[in-house]
Amino acid sequence: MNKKVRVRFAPSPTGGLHIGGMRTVLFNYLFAKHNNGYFILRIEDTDQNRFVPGAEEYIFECLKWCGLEPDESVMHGGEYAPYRQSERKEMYKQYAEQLIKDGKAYYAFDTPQELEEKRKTILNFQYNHASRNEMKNSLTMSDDETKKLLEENVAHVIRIKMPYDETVSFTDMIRGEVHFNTSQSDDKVLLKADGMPTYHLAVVVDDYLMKITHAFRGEEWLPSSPVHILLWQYLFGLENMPHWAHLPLILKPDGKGKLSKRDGDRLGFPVFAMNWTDPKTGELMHGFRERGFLPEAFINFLALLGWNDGTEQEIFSLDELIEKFSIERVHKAGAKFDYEKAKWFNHEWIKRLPVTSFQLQVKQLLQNAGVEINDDEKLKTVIQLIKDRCVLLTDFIQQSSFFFQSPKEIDINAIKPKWNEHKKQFFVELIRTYQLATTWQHEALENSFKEIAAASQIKPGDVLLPLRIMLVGGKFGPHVFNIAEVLGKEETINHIKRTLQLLQ
RNA sequence: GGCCGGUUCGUCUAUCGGCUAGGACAUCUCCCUUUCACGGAGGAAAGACGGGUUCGAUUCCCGUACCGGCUACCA
Repeated sequence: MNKKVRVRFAPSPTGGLHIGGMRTVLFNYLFAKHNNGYFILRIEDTDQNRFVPGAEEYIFECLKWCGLEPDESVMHGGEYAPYRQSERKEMYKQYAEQLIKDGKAYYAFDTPQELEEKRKTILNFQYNHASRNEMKNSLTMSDDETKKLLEENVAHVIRIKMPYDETVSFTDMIRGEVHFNTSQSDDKVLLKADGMPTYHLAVVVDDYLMKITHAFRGEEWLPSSPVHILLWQYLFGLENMPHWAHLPLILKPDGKGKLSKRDGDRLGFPVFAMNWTDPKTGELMHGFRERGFLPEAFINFLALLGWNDGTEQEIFSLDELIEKFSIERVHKAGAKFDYEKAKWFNHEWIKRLPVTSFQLQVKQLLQNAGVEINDDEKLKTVIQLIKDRCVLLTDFIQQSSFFFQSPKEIDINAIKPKWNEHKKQFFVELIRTYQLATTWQHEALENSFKEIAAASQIKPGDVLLPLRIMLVGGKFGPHVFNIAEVLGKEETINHIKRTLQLLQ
């Protein structure tokens, strides 16, 4: 029983990866690494109508950004290749035919149009134990008839023959014992007319061939699990079946239902890991990365959405998550996604991560915003100074631009109403003093500021805000004298002079 | 409709029968701060409902209600 743990994440490349999918990746990854096992990424591209160019590359980039690299995949290789189901097409057929031989499946020749007709005329029509005797399939036709149609290459599918009134049970690692009556499920298509397997056949065959030991997927798969269990029983034996765990869904923050791609735009937060542009519609879906999230924070809040380690700890690094994760502690109930809490995680990570770990991203952000950075040491000092007040990486733009270029706009109206000659004289005196300064360091700057204020009988508070506006352009930023220190003597004095002129 | 799953503060959650029901986000008050944050102190805020079982149920069982998922030659 010392089988190496092998788990897989099996997305279909039909679009961007949203947080539900990313959390499934995360839980797979954490479980694999916690157990010293392997994490496999398999591309489930069995629906050729839904193929979206670029989606596959996008998936890999998301995983890379989060640091959740697969051990085996289309990109990483591995001994169970190919890892793309479209390239495994021929493998599935033999298993479908095996099932027919064993009487567990049958050929069905009903056309999509005929089925559609049925569904239109009969409410809740199901292709199942009750109706299959009236349909066009190898169960209702003679062997010769079937053989003839097959030889004539008449379009057909292979369907599983669900047993009548039997109970299928299995133990879900999260939910415990689950039971289903086989009559409830319809006769699912296993092999489509184009020769491609459906999900149902493909998962079972590939999980077997790839020696998957634990299969995690979203709760929406629970109702079709009896089909998969049966397939395991018929094809490979229940004793070889992976342990299942159906993960709770991530729900919309407002109202009802599982979180969908559209909810982001509607509610003003990202639902994708990274920006995703639909190649057909050209529509852009926003991602957490571009919104200014750190991968550490992204992973952290994803992990806590439905899982906790039983203590009150909330901030976990990837390594800690790997160490502490257990699938049994995953919740049964779905969780509403809370963007405010997600931002809090990001803030926490910005505060505790060393500046160097995200300095490059901030630099890029600033440069994209048109702020030229040519002094990395200064940037480091600035980030250190302002990181406590930045929730998202993008907040660094507003909070730090003025350190590198003169503010484009000075909120002069915040000074004007209370401006007078007396205050002006104060600043003239301040300039004179600062010009004579031999050292340039915030305590000294603050001291002389206060001394001048006292000498000119002015309350420091009355001139502190004007000074701030002069240096940063608005009512924000860290302590004024810290700013002045970083800005340097020349810049600080220039800023004061310039604003004094504006106030004339 | 049928089947399956779920149900603790507004939100994420702790509790493996003893609860004055704990924490976090958000919110409110105060302190710190002559900007905004950070930080600190405190407040308000929950066991869907009804039956059992038990000395004792948030915890176990049953029913009801509500929420969600599935019900395609999509995954």
